[in-house]
Amino acid sequence: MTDIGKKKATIYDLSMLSGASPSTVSAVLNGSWRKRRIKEATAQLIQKLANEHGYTANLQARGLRSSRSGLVGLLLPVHDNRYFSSMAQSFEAQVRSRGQCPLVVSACRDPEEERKVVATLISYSIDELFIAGATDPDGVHKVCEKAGLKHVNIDLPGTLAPSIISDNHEGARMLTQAIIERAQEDGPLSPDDLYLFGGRNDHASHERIRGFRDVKRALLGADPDVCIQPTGYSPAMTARAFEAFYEGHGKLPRAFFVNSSINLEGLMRFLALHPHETFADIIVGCYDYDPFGSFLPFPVFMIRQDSETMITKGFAILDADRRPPITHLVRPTLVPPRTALTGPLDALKDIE
Amino acid sequence: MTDIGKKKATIYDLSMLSGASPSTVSAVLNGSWRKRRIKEATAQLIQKLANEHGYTANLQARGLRSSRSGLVGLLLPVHDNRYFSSMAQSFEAQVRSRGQCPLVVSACRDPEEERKVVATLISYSIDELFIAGATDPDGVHKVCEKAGLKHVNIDLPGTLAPSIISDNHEGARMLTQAIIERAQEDGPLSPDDLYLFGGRNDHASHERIRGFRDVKRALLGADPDVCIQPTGYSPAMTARAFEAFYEGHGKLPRAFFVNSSINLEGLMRFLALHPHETFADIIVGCYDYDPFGSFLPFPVFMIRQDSETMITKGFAILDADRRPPITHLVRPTLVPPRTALTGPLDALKDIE
DNA sequence: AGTCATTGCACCATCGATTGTGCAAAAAAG
DNA sequence: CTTTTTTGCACAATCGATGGTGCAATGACT
Repeated sequence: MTDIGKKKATIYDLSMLSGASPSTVSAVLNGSWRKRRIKEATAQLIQKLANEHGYTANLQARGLRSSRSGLVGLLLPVHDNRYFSSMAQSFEAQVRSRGQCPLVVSACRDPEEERKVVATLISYSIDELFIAGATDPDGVHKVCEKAGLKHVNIDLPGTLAPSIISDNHEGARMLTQAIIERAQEDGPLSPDDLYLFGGRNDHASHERIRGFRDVKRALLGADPDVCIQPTGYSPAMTARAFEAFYEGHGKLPRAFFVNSSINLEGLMRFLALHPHETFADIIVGCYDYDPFGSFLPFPVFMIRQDSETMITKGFAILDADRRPPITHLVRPTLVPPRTALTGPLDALKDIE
Repeated sequence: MTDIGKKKATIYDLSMLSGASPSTVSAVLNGSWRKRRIKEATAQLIQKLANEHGYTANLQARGLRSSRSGLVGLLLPVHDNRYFSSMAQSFEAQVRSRGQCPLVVSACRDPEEERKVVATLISYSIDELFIAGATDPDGVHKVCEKAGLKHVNIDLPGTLAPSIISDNHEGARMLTQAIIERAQEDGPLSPDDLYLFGGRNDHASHERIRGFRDVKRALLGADPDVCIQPTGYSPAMTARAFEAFYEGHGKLPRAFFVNSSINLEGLMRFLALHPHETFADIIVGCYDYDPFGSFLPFPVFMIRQDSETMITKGFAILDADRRPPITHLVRPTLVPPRTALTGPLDALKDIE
């Protein structure tokens, strides 16, 4: 309030004003003053001046000197998806509560872009990095390692760094079972009636497909390959797969498992082009939770991945002394159709 | 590749290796070497060495010296919402294409938190700031001004800095008209059949409510106050408002306008507690677009705000010499029910 | 050969904070 | 009234990059 629009106050300014040396000012303001045996009165004077002049430390200078920035990075495939944005939200809260500053960036599942983005983060001397859903976690790992940057993988595992991922196999089993049981309420379900769409050649997809096939075989007795349609992650490709099926069969499968909410958007694109009757009786499972997706005009079972716990575990691992490249599983939960879970949004400040 | 896990190379290391002075190395690596009349051969030698040793500039040091960081901030209320996460996605792309680094943070619509978060960003010497959906834009403005930080408001306007917002009045008119016309297909609509839920005491809500009332009065002849329910922004409060209406009337209004997709989540919470018949025939308008929200089991008209254009305009304003505190309107678009728009997700690298 | 312009680069202060070290003054001990 | 200990702080180097300034070497020109 005291200075109007001036340059920001530095420890040198406060040094002049207080008559103390810059190093004393620094010690007072960064809390190390007791250790440095600064008189209480001196400290208070300096703190008062700092408040009056709205002093805030220049974190670039601090970071340069101490080679720590207080920045913690989170690398996402995209922001624009409830799973990842909810992860960003949890991440932010936890980073803040540790007194650090979150830096959330996305790299569009492009391995080259992933490495470039991480290199940029490294240039800012970030202290730690969470790598979520990277296409090439090990490639990113190498970049981090060269820079001596602590990091963990979230959601998609790597082989070189510790990974914390959803228990995809178990989650897929729960989801598949739920779909089957629900579909059987409408009459017997043949193996040809149950498909899986989406996913690709990554660990998560493999495990989910494995879980799906296990349960399907156990409950329906067979598991033809044709029912597995790994369309990649894009909504466009997924929509094309639904379209192709529809053209071949004149309808959608009675029940199907969608690999992620991004793939589920592909289903929306299909739906937009077809009348309501086309999908009047389908049963859908989606490996991801989205509050609106849960209320679509057909039953949608969803899997809510526990990104909050993943982040928490991630920090625990980063804080540990040794960080062996082990994969930790976090159990997701099955969300029945028409369920509105509370989430980070409820942290919104509002007249409650 | 050459150094394994060592400390990062600096211009001093390259200076030793090349025999040139640190300032020459610096000039070569930051591109100012022609201006400094460095011999082409010298430059190439240094660049070769830099590549071999995987040199990347320490951006904290550069930022400290040049008092610019290359960071551009975006302050959001929350990540976990398609409107804001899509804004984050556009923002990121545009910041990257300008060769800067995006820094997206959220502040939970808490004015105190907003200022604190911005103060942190300022400590990192960010170059520019986009303030999106701030509860107290002018409070944030003051913090920015003291630090000499260029900034614009997005989505919610302030009086002290330039603002770029959705044309809320026009958007609300379009949306209201669409709801009414659709509802009238099912028979005559009385003014008591059309409600508005959500929003609060902010500029956007005012304008939307004004647009709603204008059109309602024009088309339905009346516009009773009781039909306006500004429940705040939280899903919980919005759900409570639906619940209250339902208790009083045994049903939901035939048609209603929901102020935002966050409020629409409140509707989901209500729906989860009630049988399907409760809302078999409702017509909903939501001032925000969400791809799954568009396919709910009743007609949902949505307004897609053009955050891409808002960000573009924001940069144009920041780049301008003068920045008068003017409010710029960006026209949103009406999205009919059952529409799957393409979006940032389509930038995902995938087998297309 | 002498003057002048140009080329090519090195030197050094600087950005703001951190931190190891040293030293005077005050307090305690003898 | 010394000697020792403790208190309280100042000094200066450092982190890595930037950019103004100065100066030697080379070439051009008279």
